[in-house]
Order: sequence, then C-alpha cells, then structure tokens
Amino acid sequence: MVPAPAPPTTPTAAVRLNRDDWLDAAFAAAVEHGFDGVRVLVLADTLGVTRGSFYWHFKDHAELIAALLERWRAAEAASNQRLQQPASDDPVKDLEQLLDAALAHGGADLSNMRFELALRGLGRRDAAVAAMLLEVDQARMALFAGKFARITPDTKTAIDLAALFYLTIVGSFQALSRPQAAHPTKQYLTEIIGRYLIKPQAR
Amino acid sequence: MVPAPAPPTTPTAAVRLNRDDWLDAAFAAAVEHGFDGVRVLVLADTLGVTRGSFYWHFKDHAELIAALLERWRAAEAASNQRLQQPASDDPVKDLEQLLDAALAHGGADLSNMRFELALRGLGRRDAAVAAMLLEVDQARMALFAGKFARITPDTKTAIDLAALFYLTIVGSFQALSRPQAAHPTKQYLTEIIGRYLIKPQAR
DNA sequence: ACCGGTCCATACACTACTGTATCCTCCCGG
DNA sequence: CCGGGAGGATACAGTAGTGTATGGACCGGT
Repeated sequence: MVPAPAPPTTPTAAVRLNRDDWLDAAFAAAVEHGFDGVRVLVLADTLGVTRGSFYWHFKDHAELIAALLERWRAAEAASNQRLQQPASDDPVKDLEQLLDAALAHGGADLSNMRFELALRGLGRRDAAVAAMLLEVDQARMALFAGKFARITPDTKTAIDLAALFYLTIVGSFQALSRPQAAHPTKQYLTEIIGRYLIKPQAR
Repeated sequence: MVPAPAPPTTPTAAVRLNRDDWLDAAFAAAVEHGFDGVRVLVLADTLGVTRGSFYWHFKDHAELIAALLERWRAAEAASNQRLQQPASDDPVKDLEQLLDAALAHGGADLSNMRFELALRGLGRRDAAVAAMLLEVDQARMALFAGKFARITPDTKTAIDLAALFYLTIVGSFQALSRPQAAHPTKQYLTEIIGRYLIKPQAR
C-alpha cells in the first residue's frame, strides 16, 4: 500500500556506466546547482545506481571535480585552437562569427555558459581554479586581439577593443544563462557589439 | 594534555550580538565562500558564540538569507537613487564618476562585487532571487541610459551604449573580484570605456 | 566450466550540518 | 533586591553527505 518508490529522477540507465557518464552527470549538476551541488550521492540517484559505482570509477569526490575541470580545460583549449584560423576572408565577418560562437558557446544551449559561471564561482574560492581561468581568459584575449588586429592597424586599439568585446561577452553570460524577458538577447548583443566595437574600426 | 581548544577564527566579540552582527557575518561568509558557505554553525564559530544565539535572532537559516537579500536590495535601491542626480555639470565627467562608483561599488573594496557575484550565482538556482536581480539590472540600465542620453541625442544610441557600458562592468567583476596580475585594472577599464564608449559620442 | 575483470549493492562508521527545547546569565529599571 | 527580558549555552534528535570494506552479478575469453 506504500506508494511505489518511484525512481528519483529519470534513473537514466539500467546499463553499465563508465567514467564519462559520471562526468556528464557532474557537469549537469554543476550547471544546475553550482559546484557545491555536485554530490556523489545525488549523482548516483539521478544515474539510477548507488555510490558503490562511483567509488569504482573515482578515488573520491575531489578526483571527480579535478577530472571535470580538466575535461573542460582541454575542450576549451581545443575550441580556442579551432577558432584561430579565420572563418572568413572578411575580417569583419570573421569577428561576427567569433562572437556568434562565443555566445552560443559550443552549441549546447546555455549549459556551457552556466557551467562556466559555476566554474568562475569556484575560482573565487580556489586558487588553482582561478589560475586555470586566468590562463583561459588570456588565451581568449589573445585570440580576440588577433582578430581585431585585422581591422585596425594599431595594436593597442586591437587589444582595447578585444577587452571590451570579451568583457561584454562575459557580462552577458549572467543574463543569457537564465533567459528572462527584458534581458538582452543574443541578437541584440550581436547588433550593438557590431555597431559600436567592430564596424567603427573597419575601413 | 589536550591542546588548548583555541577559539576558531578571531571570535570577534565577547560582547552581545544583535541581528546586524549576524547579517554582517553572513555577508562576509557569502563573499568568501558563496551562499552555500553561509552556515549558521560556522557563523557562530567566527562570532565566538553558539548557535543558541542565532536562533534567538532568526527563525531559521532561510530567514537569515532572506534578510540578507533584503538588506542588499534596499542598499542597492538607495544607491541607485543617490546616483540619479548628476555629480557634475559636465555629462562626460558625470559618466566617469558613475563608472568609478560602479567599479569601486560602495568603496568597501571588493566585498560588494564578490557579494553580488555570489548573489548572481544564487539567482541561477532561485527564481525569486533571479527576479530581484532582474529588477536591479533594469534600474541600473535606466540610470545609465539616462546618463548617456545627455551626451547623445538619439535615445536608442543612449540605450545601446548603456548596455555595453553595463555589460562591460558586470563582466569586469569576474576579474576585479579576484585581483590577479594580467587582469584588467580599474584604471584600464576607465580608460577604454571612456575612449570607446563615452568620448566618441560627446560632441 | 571457471575465471578474471568490470561494474554495482549493501552495510558500516563518521562528519557536518539544521532545528528545538530547556536552562543559565547578565543587566537594568522600579 | 528582584524580576523580566535580551542574549547565550547545552543537550538532544534528525538529515545529508563522504569514505571504506566487502561481497556479489554479469560478462568475456580460454
């Protein structure tokens, strides 16, 4: 007569899990609840297994987080690499596509933005994470500055514009990561960044 | 022979505490560890009392958080109000001082920035907080757009510039909240925002 | 048929919290 | 000098989470 136990939240798989399945679940949890919310107990629940499985794949909770961070860092480096070569002969079009990529950020909807924000939250309490984020920021800035250098002769101007460009993107994450009426949309951001940061420099 | 218990971390006061003392401690904890880190047990430790005191001042943990949020919201509204009237006859100088206020943000070093970032983290998991932040964002945008309207005749241009201005500020919080070499400094931000967003419009 | 991985369940011990209930201690006014 | 209220301590019960140890179950190959 007890109501059916009802498996918690879509116990995703009756199949066996591997390390990446746990990392995917941890990613989703970080996106949803922040890094403080990625707990092996609840991951096990959502995955439909017990913690016994987790401690087979990972030494402990810290190793999970470390692996998650490293996976993101590697993907980020690869993305940066890929964006190095121009997507178009027209430097302006190239920058616009870069912006598009930065705002869509992998294409996986908003998850990547939210994950990065959670990561930056972690970076405020963890020096190692902060250092990793600093490197990523610098790599992105170098990428952006290189792109802007194609539309302006002055190196300093290119760097300045890249900084404004990047800070605007990072700032917009806060809004875009939780879409709400009256927040700037991706289209609007593309418009104003194009109008005030890119076009004025393009001859 | 047991080592002296050694009061945890500067048990701040042997004096009696009031509601605001707890709120201050909660604020500091949110700044340092995020909202997930504000626990009554550790607050009691840092304040040098037991939890018995806390439950005299607050019904429960949720009431503490609610009070903390409300205090911030009220201060934010007052700040916005205060910044409405121009600090200078020169609209450009006025904007520059607004930027200065936004980056110093109350003067209390980086704490306010870090608190706001923690708050935005909470807003990603809590709809009520998200709604509050949306209102604050809109009030700030209205303030900024009003200021920009004084240096450009076109309303849409003023709004666009205000958006870029504000997003840049929000983006820079991530960097400024944890100062590190090779991050943009407050001076640099003032310079580039002035050069590319404010001055080009000022006749 | 059995055996070694691989993956998972179960049970246990432990820690870090939240709430609640009850008692204690100043201290200040009458 | 005493009574009450503001502020705090102590003790108890409960929840949510981590690790660890151990024993399966379900494969694949030989």
